[in-house]
Amino acid sequence: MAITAVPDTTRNHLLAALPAEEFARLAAHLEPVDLAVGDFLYEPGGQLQHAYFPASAIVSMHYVTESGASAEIAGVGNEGMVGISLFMGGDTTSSSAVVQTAGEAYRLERAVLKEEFDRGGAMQRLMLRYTQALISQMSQTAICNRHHSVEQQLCRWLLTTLDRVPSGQLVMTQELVASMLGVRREGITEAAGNLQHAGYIRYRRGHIAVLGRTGLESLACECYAVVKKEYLRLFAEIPRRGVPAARRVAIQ
Amino acid sequence: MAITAVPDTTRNHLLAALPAEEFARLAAHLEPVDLAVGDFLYEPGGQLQHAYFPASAIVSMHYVTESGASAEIAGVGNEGMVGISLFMGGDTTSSSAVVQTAGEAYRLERAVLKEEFDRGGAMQRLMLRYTQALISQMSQTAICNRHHSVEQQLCRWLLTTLDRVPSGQLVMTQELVASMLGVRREGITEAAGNLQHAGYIRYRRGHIAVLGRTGLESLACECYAVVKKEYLRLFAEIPRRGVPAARRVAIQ
DNA sequence: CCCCTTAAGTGCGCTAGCGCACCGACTTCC
DNA sequence: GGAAGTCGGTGCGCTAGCGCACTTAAGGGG
Repeated sequence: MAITAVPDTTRNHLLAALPAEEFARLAAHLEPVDLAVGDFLYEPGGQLQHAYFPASAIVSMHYVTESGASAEIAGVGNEGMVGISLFMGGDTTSSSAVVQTAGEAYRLERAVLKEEFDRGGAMQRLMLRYTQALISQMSQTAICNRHHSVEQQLCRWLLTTLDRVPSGQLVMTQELVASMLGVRREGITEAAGNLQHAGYIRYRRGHIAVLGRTGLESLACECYAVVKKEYLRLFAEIPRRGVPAARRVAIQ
Repeated sequence: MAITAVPDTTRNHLLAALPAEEFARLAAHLEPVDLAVGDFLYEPGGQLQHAYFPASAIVSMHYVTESGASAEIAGVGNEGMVGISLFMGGDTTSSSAVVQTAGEAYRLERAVLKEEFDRGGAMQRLMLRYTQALISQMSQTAICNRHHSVEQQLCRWLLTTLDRVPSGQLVMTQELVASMLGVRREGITEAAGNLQHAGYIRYRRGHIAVLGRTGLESLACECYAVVKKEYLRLFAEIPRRGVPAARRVAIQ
């Protein structure tokens, strides 16, 4: 992790949604950090020291079972934050947070976050709303794991990742995707092969390019749309600071 | 739903954990209700009007997919509450809440709950802590759905239900259990048959009696213990109002 | 430029769980 | 006490996904 040069905190939607007054109190404490793939922001049971607000990075809340099997519980990109247990209580979780896509994030010290949260103002309402969105994402993951095929889940996963990576160029091995979905690497090879055949994606050694978003949408299970709709609903009326009104529409 | 006769709000652990001052403000608004199996406390997208604090009832947060498949996302008994989205924001969820075991509960009107929550005192901290516990339950469900066998999941489910039904006599058809776990009824028949063979349970037409708790624990996946440990951790230092100190130990 | 690491492709046997169809047996209600 | 409805048991073929072993090929570093 290294300090980045030119911070633009509004790249994170939550930070951007803070009213000017709340933001002003936090701004000085927001520390830009570079996150590399594989970095652990926290490990199960460990004491959390910071909350992270991704700008371009993507972080995965990940669980590893006793037998070594793993799966993603939820993903966090520029729409959210890592470390809700800091204000929810308990300070730790039984899952870990791993960086899934390298990039920048802003971090905030535990005490600073807690203090602002406990003021009970707009920041608290925003964090709780985000937590609610996260809950619905996790619920849907539970359902998806139960009922949907690897191919459907891969499409869902590509689409959510795409929402966090505007370029559509994902840096990502099949092995990593498999560990996120909690399936075999070979299963991803097969599903991704199908998608490439259909012309929806193209990939090579650790890179996936999305060519046909709508194609993926047609193959994905309902889970993608359900979660996205819930995020939009929960954040519909919340304005973004520092973004001209005209651009707002294009962003969401 | 009908009004019950003799209310004892301390049967619900959350209500029992409220400090006297907070509880006093809510007591007059707590309305005892009888819940029957199959009652919907809320349906996806519907506006929630009350929060429910189960005493002897068990409620299931349940999701039904477009294709009609279903699964439980989390269960709520006397250790918790139904309706967190009232204070988290958004007021609704994409899942429904169905009564899974008949019994009593106390309900609180939306506005009363919100007002007390927004005071930012002990009640808020308690609700948030509970939400955190619920989140870890949901996470574990996601993992469990991905990696564990029907038999393991059945054991897990029986154990958590048992924690909410002290008698160990569950009123429950295999069909219902199957819909909770999101598997076929026949799958439950087989797994339950094994458990009965092993002498851990005995059942007949809509009734399941647990005979060997430790047996179930040995067959269950880690998920049961992980979630239970997390609940205990989060509520360890929170005392229970109206319960003699001596009894406290036995309860947890 | 070559080598070595690591990503991706393939094949194969196996099994858990699904979908479906049907039976038997218990319960409730007329 | 018979009829109807519900709950549980069983059999059978099917398939998605697993585990494992091995090959092919990309691409980065010495």
